[in-house]
Amino acid sequence: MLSNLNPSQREAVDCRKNLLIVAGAGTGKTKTIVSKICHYISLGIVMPDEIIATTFTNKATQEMHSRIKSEIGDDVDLISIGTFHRLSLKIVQNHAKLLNIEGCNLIAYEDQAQVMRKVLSNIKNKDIKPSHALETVQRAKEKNDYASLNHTYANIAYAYNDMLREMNALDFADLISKTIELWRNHKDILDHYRKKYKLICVDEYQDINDAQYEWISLLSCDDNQICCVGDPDQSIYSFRGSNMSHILNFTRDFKNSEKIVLEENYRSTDKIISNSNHLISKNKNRIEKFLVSTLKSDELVDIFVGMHGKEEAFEICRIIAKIKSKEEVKSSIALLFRTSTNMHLFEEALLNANIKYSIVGSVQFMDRAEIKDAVSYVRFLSNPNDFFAFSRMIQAPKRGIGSATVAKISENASSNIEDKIRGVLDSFTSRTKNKLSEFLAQWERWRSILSKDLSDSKKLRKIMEIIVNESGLYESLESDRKENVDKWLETLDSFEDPESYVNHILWNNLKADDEHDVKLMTVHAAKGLEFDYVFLPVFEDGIFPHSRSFENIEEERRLAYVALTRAKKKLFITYAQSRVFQGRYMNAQPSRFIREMDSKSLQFQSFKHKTLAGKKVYHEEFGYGTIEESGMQCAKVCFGSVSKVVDIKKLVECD
DNA sequence: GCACGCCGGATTTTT
DNA sequence: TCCGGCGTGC
Repeated sequence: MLSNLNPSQREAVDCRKNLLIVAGAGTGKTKTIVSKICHYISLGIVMPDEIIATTFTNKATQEMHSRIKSEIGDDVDLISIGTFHRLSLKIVQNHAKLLNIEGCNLIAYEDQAQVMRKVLSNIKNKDIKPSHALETVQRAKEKNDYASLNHTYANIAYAYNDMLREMNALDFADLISKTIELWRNHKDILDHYRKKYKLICVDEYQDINDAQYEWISLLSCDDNQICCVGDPDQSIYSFRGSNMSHILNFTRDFKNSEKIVLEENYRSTDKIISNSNHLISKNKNRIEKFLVSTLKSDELVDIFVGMHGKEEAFEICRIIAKIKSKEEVKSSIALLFRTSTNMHLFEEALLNANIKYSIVGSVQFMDRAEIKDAVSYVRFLSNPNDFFAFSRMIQAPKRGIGSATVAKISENASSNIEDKIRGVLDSFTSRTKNKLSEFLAQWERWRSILSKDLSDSKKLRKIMEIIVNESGLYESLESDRKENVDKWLETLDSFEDPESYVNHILWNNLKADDEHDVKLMTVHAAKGLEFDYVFLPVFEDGIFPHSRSFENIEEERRLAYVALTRAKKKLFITYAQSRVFQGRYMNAQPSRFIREMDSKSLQFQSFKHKTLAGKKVYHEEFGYGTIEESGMQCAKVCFGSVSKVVDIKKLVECD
């Protein structure tokens, strides 16, 4: 196992102190941590159940789990691997009584916003947006620090927490803070966990927040070992509470500790790495390191300039088609964006060019209104106390029961919603009363079908097909929305009951895409991934770096660094001189980051193919002009005293 | 209760 | 330009 490690990786595996592994992009970070865990187990230094390992996402959990499994087999299941939240959930559940928590109902993200909306309307505050309030409160909860809030927000935070408590619900941040509360107030329980876990591993240490730091600090003691892995140059989540000062201060924070830096990159060519090094070296707040690529290549990093965004998209498609037409059908190709709103244009172009693509990340499918509606039925089947699910479901499709009726129902004290309805039934007008009774009867019938087919492995799908039709939801939708619901029904096949499905969507993102598809995603979503060919479109100042982050330029630079280091074979950076932005034409400037790259590894290209420069043309709107530059789609034309970039199809040639 | 139209805003988002 | 929230009027 150790034979295919390089010297620094091996040193990290052999180190018996508290350890920080600073692992640059593509330096075998996961390999090292997995080797360390397996090595410890094989030497008998720790038993599998004496290890706790935290990851950043559920996907990363699966990845670590499967890599350890391939080394040590089923013993992997004895190791506590998971995200902070999932591990905390287990701990909180184990000590629910002590924490005064009845059941541990996790609240879904969109319901948090709903709660916040209610809080704000209760205190009659119309100036603060719910999303903003939620963000602020969330940050404070993640820091475990309400003192940083001003008076108004502190009140909002307390009211929000009160309402969650009333609902018997926990949000994600609560999972962490409840665990901390437990450990702080009950030394015996903390000691139990400190003794239990001899080795604590933390992945993505550069992106932990203050609460998570406290969680780790409490668990770490003289009798156990902590091993954190991360890369301060890839800290890109400060907007949601990540605090990279923890990784910078590691050796100060943890006694008897060491730092090992991995700098040998096995992913990208030397040109890509030298470019990335150049860029990131402009940051001041970092741990100095210099990646060295093990792959020599003559291929430079290409920078393409388009006249217009449309041309940029069109030309990227041409390059992709060219790559695919060579023997490289199996190559992985990705377009990485600073903002997801920029993807549209490129989606369209890929569609036109007949290139298969998929959008990765943001749960767009699950975010669609009709899917949320359908899911709300499953949620209500799974939890008869889930008021949010109920209130969404009862109003989709429209049944003549609206928000006023729902609000009245919510006031009934009973926690079971069917009881709630029955309790207030008589206070409604006969019209509403009839509609509600009708619904109750229908719901009881659906529930009984569900409990009848105990042995059917596809019963969730079956019952949802019945519900979607009988409720009238399906009928109420337009045809493309119907198709979405059809697709969604297919995804239910692998679930037996509503509970397992609800559990699944809470912890996993549904993603099914072809691995040969061209991938479109944000740079954030691409963290941890790698592709043979990477395109960075819309590499323009104001977009990347984003104008709203100019004051946090180092994080933008890290984000660009993450983007650059995703590429294995070849990197294309593209931008356009003008594009439609928020509904209007804008002139664009290339990203300042291009100037910060290694000019020796860069190659400036142009999309111009056949030049029409000098030709006299006529344009419907702007009149007569002379072409200055031309591309495949657009041309820069001088009309009198002004130059404009226009669609080539709109030009008529004249003599 | 609900449809419709106006207005404002438009970075990144997992757990 | 496009989407979602909110207010109005039936």
